Amino acid sequence: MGVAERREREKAERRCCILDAAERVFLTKGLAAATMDEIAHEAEVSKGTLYLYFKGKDELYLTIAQRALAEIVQLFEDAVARGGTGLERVERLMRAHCSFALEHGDRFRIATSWITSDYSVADDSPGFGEYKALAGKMFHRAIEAIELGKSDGTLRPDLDASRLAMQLWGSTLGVLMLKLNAPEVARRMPQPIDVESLVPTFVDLALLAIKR
Amino acid sequence: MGVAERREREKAERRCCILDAAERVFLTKGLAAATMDEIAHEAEVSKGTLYLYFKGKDELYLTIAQRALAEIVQLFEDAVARGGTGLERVERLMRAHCSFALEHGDRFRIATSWITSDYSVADDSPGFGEYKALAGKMFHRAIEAIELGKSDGTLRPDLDASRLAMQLWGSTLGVLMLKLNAPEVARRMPQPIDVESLVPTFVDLALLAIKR
Amino acid sequence: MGVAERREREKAERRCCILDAAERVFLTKGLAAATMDEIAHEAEVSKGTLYLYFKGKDELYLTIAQRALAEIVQLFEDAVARGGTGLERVERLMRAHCSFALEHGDRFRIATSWITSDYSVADDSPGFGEYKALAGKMFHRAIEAIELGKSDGTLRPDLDASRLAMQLWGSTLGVLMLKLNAPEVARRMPQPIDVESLVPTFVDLALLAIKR
Amino acid sequence: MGVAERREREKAERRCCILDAAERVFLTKGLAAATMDEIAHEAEVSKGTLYLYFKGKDELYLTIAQRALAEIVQLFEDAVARGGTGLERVERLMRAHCSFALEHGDRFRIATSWITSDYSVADDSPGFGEYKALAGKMFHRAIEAIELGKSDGTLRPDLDASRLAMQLWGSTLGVLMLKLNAPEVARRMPQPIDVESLVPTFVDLALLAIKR
DNA sequence: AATGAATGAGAGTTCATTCAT
DNA sequence: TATGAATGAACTCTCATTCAT
Repeated sequence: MGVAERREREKAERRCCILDAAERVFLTKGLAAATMDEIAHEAEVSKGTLYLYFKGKDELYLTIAQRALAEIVQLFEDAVARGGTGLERVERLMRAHCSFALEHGDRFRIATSWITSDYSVADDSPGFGEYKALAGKMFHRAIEAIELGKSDGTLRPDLDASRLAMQLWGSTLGVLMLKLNAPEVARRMPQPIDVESLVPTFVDLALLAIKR
Repeated sequence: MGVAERREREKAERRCCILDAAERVFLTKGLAAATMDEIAHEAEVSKGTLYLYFKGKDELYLTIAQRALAEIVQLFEDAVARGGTGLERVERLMRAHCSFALEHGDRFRIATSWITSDYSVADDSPGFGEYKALAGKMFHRAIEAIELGKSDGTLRPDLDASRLAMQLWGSTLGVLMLKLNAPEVARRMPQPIDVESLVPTFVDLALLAIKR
Repeated sequence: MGVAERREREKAERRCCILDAAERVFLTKGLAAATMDEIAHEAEVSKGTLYLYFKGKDELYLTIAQRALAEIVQLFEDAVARGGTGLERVERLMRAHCSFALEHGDRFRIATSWITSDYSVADDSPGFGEYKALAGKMFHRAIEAIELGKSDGTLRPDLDASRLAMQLWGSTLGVLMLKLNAPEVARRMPQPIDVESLVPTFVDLALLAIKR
Repeated sequence: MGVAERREREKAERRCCILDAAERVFLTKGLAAATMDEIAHEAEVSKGTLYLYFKGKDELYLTIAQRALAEIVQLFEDAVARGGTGLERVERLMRAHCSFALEHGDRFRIATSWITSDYSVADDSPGFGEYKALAGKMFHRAIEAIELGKSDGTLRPDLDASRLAMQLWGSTLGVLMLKLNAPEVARRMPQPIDVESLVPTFVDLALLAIKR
């Protein structure tokens, strides 16, 4: 213990600082417009140091997206851990998803950008293992909640739990994206839409579709 | 009229050819990797001519995205025009949406890219007016279908038609994106998911939520 | 004729200007230290233009080396074309080689650098074909001169013409390099050497070895 | 003596290890592509340590070239020390030169790279003194052999010994380089050349030129 | 003496855009 | 109107060297 340990800790901290800085830049400028120069400047390190910690811009971006998603996943974990009927748990999951997205729009965007873009993380990328485990756990909790709902009579018994989890996730994602891009959506629509109620009532609707 | 008209027509045709070429390149290479050089070559015009018809790469891309979306919008128009009960019309709309997306994944991606990215079309951009009219018409048809369903007793009477149209659109979009990115999604999930049934049963589910 | 032709000619001229500039830079700074920035500046064009005419630094270098060698080859051609006995022709060839090297040391260095370095030209590189043809012609002239000498009795009849041409070329090259690097050589030697007579008496010696 | 001496010895050993490692890297990757990182890794020391023993990459390279040349010089020394007539000694020297080059092509290349490139060793560089002494001794042996040949009647009496030594060395060098780059040479030649006999018969030829 | 994290200047290359013809 | 040669700023990434520990 001592020197080696401290070194290790400092390295981890530095890595984290760089990620924070990069996240700020990506959030502000967008993926394409963000430059390594600017990230280095924001992180208050030299450009070379960036490449000491990350293979390149892509790895930097991917790591951030992953970290953000892991954060969301963790929120889900917490949300579902509080017990209740199956229906209650599913609702809590969805509401948690939505409130995170509405509160941290930019971070949510980064976290879900992989769904739209063609970027691809390497399977052996550091952290991808943990991320997968986390995602798996979350997914498992959702399935458990649905299964619970099927047996405690709060959800329809004919639902395929794993597929439903996917569908709830995807559809919520879509509605959230619309909401996050409300101005652009509105510009394309001839009549104004009440964007405020869009997300909450969507959750109501979804629950209606699955509850017994 | 004669010369001037012909000129006008030729110009419109040329513009269209360029868009077609650009679309092919964007589809093949992706937004970032596509170069003006390649687009010019594919369109069989000089690079300078590109700038005679479009302000720049962005406008080119945006116009394509718009055109693709207008195409989809048109499909919806057709789908809904065939009569039936409100519920039947809504279903037809959703199925049309899905089958287009599943058949023309790439074009669908381009058409919906504006929802995710930060690109923004100028209000006075040529074609944006027509696009808006089309989108409005389609949206109107969806609302009409829902209203019809409410009065013919096939849909729940307490639904807000305009909001629901939005929610159905968004949620379908989300599920479709998941489906189009199935490989990446699967890589992040601990257990395999039946992606084939994902979309069709989602539509079933949605209809269930709204039908009386 | 007219515009297109002029364009073509201007392009060729520009290409040549860039090569000249690059040659100056390579000569001054050396292969590794020469930068594209400096070459562009020397050629009074933008860096981008460099890449319009050459694929990259390597192609630039290779083209120069090739052009310089072609120049030497042409000298050989001239030298041998003036007739005389076989021995006389061989001597003229060798003396031409040497005087070019002694007069244009830097250019000679570039032209022969490929013999030492690991750079390699692509077979289909533009100009490589002509270069090969030229080299072949020169080599052929040397062989002819030797064969002539064998039959006119001025050279030993037991010599393998093609091999001898190679050996004469290589050995002359080596002595010339020593001469061109005389200062470095002298630094390594304990006693001073008369570098002036090195090359001419080498040719005498070589002729002695092959003449009847 | 004791501690200080051991320290000194260890330092010399470490220096040597670094050189060995660097040589391996230079041989494998080439001068330009070799990085200090890789050399440090190969030598199993830190990058900082490299700079403790050598001023920089150039000094490292130069030292290696020097050491390799010293090795060759030593071989010559041995070769010439075995007695015989002047002619025999000269022949033995040349054959030794050639067989080393043909057996250790890469090392020979490094050793002779100073002749082509612009790199220059500092006069006060450690080891340069010994190297010079060695080179001088070798050169002296060659001169002695030639002088011996002149007096024992095996060589022509009109030769300038010191100049001839230089010429033999240079010309052999040139032929060897051609042979070591045979593939590149062949690519430039219109007809195939028998590279195998190139070097041995060159020595025969050279001896013919100088023997009585 | 030894380390190795940090540096930062600078490399080669790309490409959206302009403009003289 | 159409061209395409020219531009040059901006990009990502490398690596010899330094220096606090």
